[in-house]
Amino acid sequence: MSLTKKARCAADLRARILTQDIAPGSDLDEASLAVEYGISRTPLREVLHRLAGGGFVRLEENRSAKVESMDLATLRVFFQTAPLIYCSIARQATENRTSQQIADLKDTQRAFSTAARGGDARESGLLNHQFHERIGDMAQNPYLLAGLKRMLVDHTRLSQTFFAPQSPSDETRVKQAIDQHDAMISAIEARESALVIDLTLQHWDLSRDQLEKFVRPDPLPLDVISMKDRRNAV
Amino acid sequence: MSLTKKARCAADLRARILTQDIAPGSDLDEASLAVEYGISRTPLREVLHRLAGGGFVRLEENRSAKVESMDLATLRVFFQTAPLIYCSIARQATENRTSQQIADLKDTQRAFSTAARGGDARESGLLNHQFHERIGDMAQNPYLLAGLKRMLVDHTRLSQTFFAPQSPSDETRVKQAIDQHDAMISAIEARESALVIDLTLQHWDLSRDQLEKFVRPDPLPLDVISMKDRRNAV
DNA sequence: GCAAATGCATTTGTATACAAATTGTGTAGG
DNA sequence: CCTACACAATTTGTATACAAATGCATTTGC
Repeated sequence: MSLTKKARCAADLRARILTQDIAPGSDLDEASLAVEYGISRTPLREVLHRLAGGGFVRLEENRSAKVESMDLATLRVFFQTAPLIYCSIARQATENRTSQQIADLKDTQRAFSTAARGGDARESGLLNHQFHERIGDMAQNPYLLAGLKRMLVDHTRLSQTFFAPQSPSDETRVKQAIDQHDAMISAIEARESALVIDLTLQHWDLSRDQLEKFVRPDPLPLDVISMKDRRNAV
Repeated sequence: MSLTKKARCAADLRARILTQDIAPGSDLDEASLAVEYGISRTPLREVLHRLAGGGFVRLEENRSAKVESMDLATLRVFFQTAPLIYCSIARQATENRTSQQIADLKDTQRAFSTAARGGDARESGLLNHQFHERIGDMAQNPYLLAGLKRMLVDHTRLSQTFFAPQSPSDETRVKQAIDQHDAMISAIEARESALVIDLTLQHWDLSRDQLEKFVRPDPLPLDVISMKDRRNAV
């Protein structure tokens, strides 16, 4: 059915934006996308409007849709706001989660764990996104959820490097992230709010450290010889 | 131009939803709305998608667009989350506001004050909405702003009775709200974060008390005679 | 030679016609 | 009399054709 085609289009564009396969700030041409997904411009435009509602793209009058950009101001606010949103969501998720939602979360975590251990960076990123989105759904709070979803868009885009380990210490961090997810599931299931918040902050710290390294990487070595000693010393 | 027609359509639907002129949960018929606003269904549908992005309406596949409902669960979460969102926004607005934004806020407050003193309930509600939305814009925080906007949709709809004073004490509360707005402007302009947060909480308390009276009004008198003594004793 | 303006090409916005899906109604069968 | 099925009517979804706006290049005037 064509309904499936539209949904596939929306899901694919979403994934391509989250994985930075389509870069922040890119122009999205309606005509070519419509051809690419085998639908006409009318439903494609509706897809773009929905993506705009979710903070994926920005629409302007008589201008092509642009993938939401990530400038310095965005990053600053992102780091500033993340702990508040994540912890508020985590607390309410713990209070309001249903057993069905716990089961769904475990499914996502299983898939995530497999992808992350297998070094599938793209899939890991998307499944990590889904993991946190599902915790968001548990909170049953549409006001915080709106902010969380926008936050996750940027977070997933920023952490594209996270699940593509470059060094043994990177691999350790990925394993840490997986373990933290497991711990969060247990704590949410046991309804231990304080513990969940603590774990959420730890998880954020891990991610933040990695993000900061991405934003501000180690400087290039001043002389070529020293590279022997410094390589992969991240 | 037809561009104006589409914008007018969006603005009018928005206002009608905020004033409960279109009740929560209502079905929106595309064909009749398109005729009403003199546009075809295609741009009307895009308007609906944009309203969906802002938390005004809910779209389902092959179902008519529905005005976002306000059930008991919504109210519960609303009261739970409002202080957090409002105070977080207020703090950042104080830190990040520009002088242009202060000027705009004062414009809105002037118009609001006039409408509220004049007893224009509909206009007061919409301008009060604009007032708080402008504080939201000042915060320059897209993550919190998304949640704030959804919150304001519900807040404005709930507080429809607030600016239609039924008793002298109601009028006092309206005047209080106006004064609190003025105090908030001064504090934001002076960048006094702590004071702004305090004023924001006071403003919320005032509104919350009124909302609770609306949600749980005084019970009907048990006998007719006693009405003489009880009327307007809100 | 440079600035402004005009015309063309490309892209976005809108209307309309048609296809698909849902809802309501009527009828046949039990 | 109630249920179930089928058909009709209404409503939503999609495609296409056309109108309007934007960007770019060339040209024209100073």
